[in-house]
Amino acid sequence: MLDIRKDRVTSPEIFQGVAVDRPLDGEVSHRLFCISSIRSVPAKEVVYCQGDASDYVYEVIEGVVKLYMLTADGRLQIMGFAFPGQILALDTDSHHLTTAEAVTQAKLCQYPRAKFEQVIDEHPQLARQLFAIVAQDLSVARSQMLLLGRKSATERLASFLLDLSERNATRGENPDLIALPMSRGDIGDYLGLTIETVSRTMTRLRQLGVLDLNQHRRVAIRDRARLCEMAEDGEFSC
Amino acid sequence: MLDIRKDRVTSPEIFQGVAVDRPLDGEVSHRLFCISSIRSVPAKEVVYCQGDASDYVYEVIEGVVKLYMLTADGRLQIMGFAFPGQILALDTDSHHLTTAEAVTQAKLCQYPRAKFEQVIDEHPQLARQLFAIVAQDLSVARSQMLLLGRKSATERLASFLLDLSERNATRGENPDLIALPMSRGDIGDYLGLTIETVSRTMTRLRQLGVLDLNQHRRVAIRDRARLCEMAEDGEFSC
DNA sequence: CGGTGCTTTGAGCATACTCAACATCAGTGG
DNA sequence: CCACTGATGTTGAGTATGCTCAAAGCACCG
Repeated sequence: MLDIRKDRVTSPEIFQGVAVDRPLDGEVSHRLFCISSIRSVPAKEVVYCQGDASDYVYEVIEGVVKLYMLTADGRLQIMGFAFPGQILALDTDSHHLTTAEAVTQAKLCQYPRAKFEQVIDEHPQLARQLFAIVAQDLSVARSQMLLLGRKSATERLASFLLDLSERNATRGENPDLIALPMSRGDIGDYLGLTIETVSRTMTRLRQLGVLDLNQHRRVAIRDRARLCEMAEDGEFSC
Repeated sequence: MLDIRKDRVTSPEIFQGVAVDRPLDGEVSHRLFCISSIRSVPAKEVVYCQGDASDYVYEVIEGVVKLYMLTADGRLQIMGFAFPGQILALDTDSHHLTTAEAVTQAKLCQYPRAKFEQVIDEHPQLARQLFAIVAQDLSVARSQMLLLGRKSATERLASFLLDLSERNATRGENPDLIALPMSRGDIGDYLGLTIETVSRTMTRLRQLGVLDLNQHRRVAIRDRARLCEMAEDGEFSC
């Protein structure tokens, strides 16, 4: 456990996730390190649950975590997939609104909420960064609302794949060969579709020559221009 | 214009909107007042547009404003309706992600972004409040994602009406008599439905004795228990 | 190998959409 | 005050997209 945390000291990535444009200064980083601990979670285990007291803030170090909400009768909607660098449970509410569940084996860094808030109070710069992170999350959520409310199955899947492709590009990986850590069921629960519709739509995109689906849980983009057209999320101007 | 702004000084509501639990201290409030100006907007006029430079932060003083995004081919999804007290355009991004358009005649208070950010820098307390506001907006957006991805037309409409009812209750108004400042079309664009489906579903709820629809743009709840069942947003616990 | 879980494919169906007509309301000017 | 007009809302018929239920194909893992 301690060894793992020592590893982290050498990694400058902590709290510099996707949404943060400026790195934290050493002092804040050190304070956060001091209150942190590591939690390893096997695939399919719940990190925290909708309705639980919100005792910790988390950061994903390794693996993929899905955030979802359930209706009373058990229907499920995934709000997003959190990749390494992303912060979870930043809602200021005392109880979690979503459930967080590991999609793959995952490693998280957890910060006790009370101490975390102390650090915020002592370092206003941190409050601004958190503000920026949550504002970014809000933008993503709203784009997803457009997708869920107004896009066809094909458009949803195309948008999703281009999202993952862009994430690959950002991380210096091949943007045309996408790893899918999540199941077809997860993709459906994220896109507001059933597993069958996801599967059928993937097949159709393969038949159209837009995708290659030869490898397990991997998708290759063969015709990016076509996929972009299908996603229909071109910018609009008044 | 100045008269209007003087009115505001007597109103303690500025920057104490729904999402903020603690009021600002007088110093911050005064600084914000000094950089603010009032903007009156007739119904159906755009306040700012998706893609525009994000030059101001706004607060709704009077009326109702809708926030929406458009696809390239013109389909529209409303992200939310902003009532008095709500803050708009808090995204840190340099360009607006959504369009804001007045649903009714509206009055807004606008803060130039550059000066607004100066005030944030000088008053860390404000950064925390903004963080809380955006975190609350994120919770609302995620609940709406569940609605858009997984609920039936009836469930969507029931949830929407109960939302408005609760807003009424919070403001000390009759929770069983709901004013609808927005058109059926707006409701459809918010719930990811067509105008016809909204109208039909309303009619069905009237036929079932759940609603009264006698008055123009007003809905009376006759059977709240039934409406709550239909909304299906009972809390879940693991 | 034989299981278990994941994925694909098929057939039939339901919900919500499209297109179209009509009703109602608010505002305007005679 | 009433008739006109354009916008908003309701209702109907037919359709399409995506869902449900069911079965078969694969891949991973003991």
